[in-house]
Formats: sequence, structure tokens, C-alpha cells
Amino acid sequence: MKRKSFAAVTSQQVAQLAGVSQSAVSRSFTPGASISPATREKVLKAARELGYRPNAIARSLNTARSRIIGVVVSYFENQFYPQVLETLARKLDTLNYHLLLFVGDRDGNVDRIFDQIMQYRVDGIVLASVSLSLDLSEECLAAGIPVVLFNRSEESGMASSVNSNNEAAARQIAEFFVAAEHQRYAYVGGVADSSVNIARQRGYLAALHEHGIDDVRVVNGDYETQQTIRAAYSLFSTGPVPDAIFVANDHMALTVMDVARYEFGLHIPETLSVIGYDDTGPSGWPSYALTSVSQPVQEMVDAAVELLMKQIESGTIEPEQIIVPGILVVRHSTRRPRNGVIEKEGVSLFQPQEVK
Amino acid sequence: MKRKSFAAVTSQQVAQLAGVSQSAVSRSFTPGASISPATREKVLKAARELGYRPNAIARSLNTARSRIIGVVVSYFENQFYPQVLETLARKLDTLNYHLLLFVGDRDGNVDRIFDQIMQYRVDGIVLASVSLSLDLSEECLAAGIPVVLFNRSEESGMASSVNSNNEAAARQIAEFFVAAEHQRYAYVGGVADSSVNIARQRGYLAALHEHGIDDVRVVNGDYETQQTIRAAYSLFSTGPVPDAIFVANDHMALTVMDVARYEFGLHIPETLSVIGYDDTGPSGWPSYALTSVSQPVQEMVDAAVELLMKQIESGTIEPEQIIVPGILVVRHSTRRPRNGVIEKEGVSLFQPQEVK
DNA sequence: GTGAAAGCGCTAACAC
DNA sequence: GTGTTAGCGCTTTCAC
Repeated sequence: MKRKSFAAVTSQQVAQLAGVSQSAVSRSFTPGASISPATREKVLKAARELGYRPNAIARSLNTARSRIIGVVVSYFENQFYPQVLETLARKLDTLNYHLLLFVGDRDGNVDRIFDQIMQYRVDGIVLASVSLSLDLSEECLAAGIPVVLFNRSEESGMASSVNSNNEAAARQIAEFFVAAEHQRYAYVGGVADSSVNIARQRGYLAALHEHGIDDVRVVNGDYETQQTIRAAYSLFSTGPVPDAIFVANDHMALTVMDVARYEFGLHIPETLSVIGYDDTGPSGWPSYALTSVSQPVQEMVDAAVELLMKQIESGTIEPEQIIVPGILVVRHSTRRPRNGVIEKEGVSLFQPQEVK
Repeated sequence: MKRKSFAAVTSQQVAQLAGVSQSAVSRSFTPGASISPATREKVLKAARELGYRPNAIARSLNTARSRIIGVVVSYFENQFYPQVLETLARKLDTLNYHLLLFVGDRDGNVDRIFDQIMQYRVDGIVLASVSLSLDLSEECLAAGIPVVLFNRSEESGMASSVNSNNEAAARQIAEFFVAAEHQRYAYVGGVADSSVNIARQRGYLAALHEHGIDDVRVVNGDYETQQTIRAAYSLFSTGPVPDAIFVANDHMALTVMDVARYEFGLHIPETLSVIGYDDTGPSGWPSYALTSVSQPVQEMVDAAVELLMKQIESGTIEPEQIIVPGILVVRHSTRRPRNGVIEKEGVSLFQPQEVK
């Protein structure tokens, strides 16, 4: 089984076989181009015979559109992102766009891979859990390449972003804990200066403050398992054990639950309530049944792609910040408040009467 | 904030600014090309000033090498695949290749997206948990595009593949169960005709058979959560409850554990031992502590990429089937045999004396 | 070592 | 509706 690789079939060869010009072939494969059904048939027949497929690379070169979206993800352990990736790939596929995947550094910086992305002349960029330096934002803007930050935002407003309402949802988490009459509050954060962490922490602390609660222990898990384990240890081994912990995302929250149960023998939710953020796969598994804010992946992806498409088609970049509401899904990792939890389509949600 | 998108900088513009020919610019960006350091400096300076980046699309067009590898994944819920994807993307990046991601259909068929892949003139294809029809295999072979099946194989031998030693590992699982004196055996399979499922089931049943055990209940979870739940129900609600279950992958095994514990109140491992395959993230979490065959993702990815590179560089396709050994990692979802479990670098492995 | 020139496979005016 | 032609931005001979 040995064979030299052959050059692929070109439109020229198809044209020859079909007895038409090369441009007729091109037109036969361009939706909406002016070509007679008869010619088109001849061309398609010849193409089929030769196994011809238009060369997307060549097309890209003179349309100046690659139909490729560069996507950077740096946090695969958090199931939320694979889910985003899958949804995004499917969505782009329906629009006949394609997804060039890059893996970001651990620290969530893209500068190193930015060159690579730009060399492929992508039509747009999605950064999931990754930030873009100001320089690069400017460069994209100058180059006319739309960028969407996914689950992250930046202050400059030079790039678009799609997020859930982190701060409001975090406030609701605080309200939930308070309604269930918890006493000792804690927060396990992610990378301290990530926009999402900042918003969630701020909302949580602010709402607690409004209830006169200012003694909140804050530790940091850095979105990373080992660090989260350390954070959880410090939380449980010194001082009074908290009975209400909001963890900045589910991935860390599950780790916190495991440490609480298996290292410290704590009972959830009897002595300790835990809430996460993302509502991703394992959170719904009965072993965890984690109360969590559900980020609507499909809506967020749709919004991101729509933003991208609008900017690509118009050739104009007008950054927009989109906020999609998340919902607090109540499961069994938390003590329940007497009021405010409602049942809807088989899941329990927290919706207190008074809207903030 | 509104700006028209501008055409990107071209090598022609850089040449003009540097006062050299356009080909000098090209050579400056081609490693190993014959160019004097002086000229190169001038060019790089001009390039920096203009923010020039070589256009990979244009380059691809006349080198007939896209430096893009098409990757198809269809099973994101199984953490194993995101992990593979991340590892693969990092590996390709170090070789200056790029990853065009496609999502396969639920049924693991790629025919629909095959056109898309081929249009981008990828230099190679990785199919993870996805099969390729014979027609398409032939087409790739004819087009000189190397294909590697990852965690799947096919009989025709027209495509390369990388797998762990499914059958041998499955035999070892049987030996493990038998050594711990289990009585009632079961197997929860994946998609019935997937190569991996066939090999695992065959190895497991064959080894049990050699021990005189032929009464093994076989149900099917289809690699899919809902179906796995149904399979587990049927396993636990009719006939005597098995005390030894091998589940074809971890993703399904965790579901089986949850159903056993939370729907049927069964105790693991006291009344029931469960073993999975993949040893992916959640399996190591203390809530599950699933005994599982560890697939060495890094080695498997390295092997896949190496295969690809060899074929790309030689321009010759010689399919190879690579088998990477997996290791049975023993945790707490199983009763332990008296002998054969050894400790190594902090993990417990099963390595019976007699090698089969 | 360097520039001129051809051409990779295609799209998009432009005439007819 | 169709063929002719001129590029898209680059790499790669080929002379010099």
C-alpha cells in the first residue's frame, strides 16, 4: 500500500472535460452566479467524474475572506468550554464558516499565538476565557478583524463581549444564602483579575453587605484544581467552618465539595451549602447535585456568532457588550430557603419575589 | 468607534519601504532561504513598521501545503476527547501546524463534513471517535491526504490508527474481577459496531470464558447518557444484580455508578464493583474513584501526529496501526483482589504475575 | 545574494 | 449566459 500523492483536481481540468471555460466552472460552484442550468449540469457532471472540489484556499485569496474564525480556548478541564466549543463549531458550520482552534496559555494570554491567528487571515476571532492586550485589540480593530470575548470582558470597549450577568447572578446567590439563613459566608475565587471573577465577587460581597454581612472569608482557587484544593483546605482547617460558600465556577466548586466531604467529613448541605457557576455537565450528576448559575451556552454562542457576522458583513467594527441572563438552578448542595424556590419544567429555580 | 476595515499589509508594500524586491521580503520570512543578514534586517525593520505578517493563505496556495490538520470530534461530553483535543492542539502548535476543528454527527459519521475538510486542502486528518467510510478512505488515499483514526480502527487498513490495546486491557479487567472473586458479571457496551466497543467486549468475554464464566449480561449504553441510564436500569431491575460490571468507557461508567447508588441504593464497592475505560478527569474524583484503564493521551497524540508528519513529509501514505498500552488504575469502585495490585508513584495498578 | 517573471487555483470585472 | 483577462499575495525557478 504505497502511493505517491497526486495534485488535486483543478477547475481548469473540469472545464476542459466539460468543454466550457474555467470561469463557467467557478460560476457553477458559486451560489447565485449567472449560469445556465444546462452548463451547470455539464460542469457538475465533469466535476463528479474527476472528484473535483473547489479549493477554499484559492478562493480565500481573491475574495479576501477565509470563512475561518479563529477560536482560542485555554481551559479545557472546565467542561463549560468544551461545551462552548462544540456549540460554536456546530453553529459556525451551519453558516459555512470554519473553526481554527488555538489553545491559550495557562495564564490566559494570547499574545504568543496571535501571530499565528493573524497569518491565516481569519475573518473573526473568539476568545473564550482569554484576554487580549490593548495593543492587540487595537491591531485587530485596525486590521478590521472583529473580536468577541466570550465569558470575559475588558474595560477599554475595543472588543465585543458576551457574558452572563455575572454581578446580578452573584447577588442572587447571596440572596439565596441569606434567605436560607446561613451564618458564615465564604467565597472561593478564580484568577483574581479576570473580569468574570471580579464581577462575581463584587456582586456577592455587595449583596451580603446590604444584609449587614461583611465578615466574608475570601480565598482563591485560580480556576485550577491544585490551587482550589489548597484554598479549600485553608477554608476548612482554620477558624470556624463556613456554612455558605460561593465558588466562582463549577469546576472549582466540585473540588471544594470533594475536599469538604472526603478530607474534612463535612456534610453537604446539612452543615455546609455550596453554590457554583456555569451549570456544566457534572454539576447535575447526583453525586454532586450542585446548585449553580446556569450559563445558557447556546444563547451565548448565538450572540457571539451574530456579533461576528454582523461585523464581518458590514465590514465595520462596532464593539458591543452583550449580557445574557443566567438562572440559579437549585439542587441539593444547598439548604433551601423557605420561599423563593419555584419549580419549572422539572428543575428548581430561585426567583425571590422582590426583583432587585 | 467605527472604522472601515483596511486591506492587510502585503510583502510588496514592505519591499517598497525597504527598497528591495518583493522576493527578498519573501526570503526574509522563509527559514533557510538565501538572503544576506543585511537585507534581512532592512526587511524586518520595514515589516515591523508596517505591521506586516506573511499571508498564510497565499503561501499555502503555491506551496500546496496548508499546514492545517483537519480534526473531527463527535463526543465532547466524554472528557477524554476535550483532553485529546487540547493535547493535539498544543502538539500541532509546536510543529507550526494548525487545527481546523469539525464536529461529527452523533452517529460518528463524517461523510457530511468531509467536503468541507477537503475544500481547505488540509495536510492531514485526525478522526477522533469517528469512522470513515471506505469510499472516503480511498479518496483520501488517492488525494494523498494522510488520515489517522484516533481511538477507533477499521479493518480495511486504508487509514492509520492509534489505539490503546483495548482487547488486552479488557482481558485484564476480567482477570481483575475474577481475582477478586466476583460472581455475577455484566458488560455495558458503547455503540455496538464501533471498533473500540467490539474489542473491549471481545477481550472481556473471552477472558471470562477462559475462567468458565459464560453467563455475562450484556447491555448497551451507546456512549450516550440517557441510553446508559436505561441500560443500567435494566441491569439492576431484572434478575440478580451483577456484582462486577465493566462499562466500555468512563463517561458511561460514572452514569452507571450514579444509577446504582442513587436509584437502587447499591453500595460500591461492597455489593457491586464497576470498572471503566479512559481514566479521564472525573474518574479520579473522590466521589467516584473509578477503577479504570488509563489511556495515555499524550503518547497517543504524539503517535498520531508522528504518523501524520511522516506521511506528509514523505508524500507517501503507508497506513500503520499503532497500539499504545493502557494501564489498569485501581481505585475504590472495585473490591480488591488479594494479589496483583501494586503501588507505583502514588497510584495503584493491577499487574498480575502471570502475563497473558 | 538578488531581482524579474511565472504561476499556484480561483473570483470578478469586462466585453460580447 | 459565457469566455477572456487581470489579478489575489505569495514561493520559486531562473538569470545575473
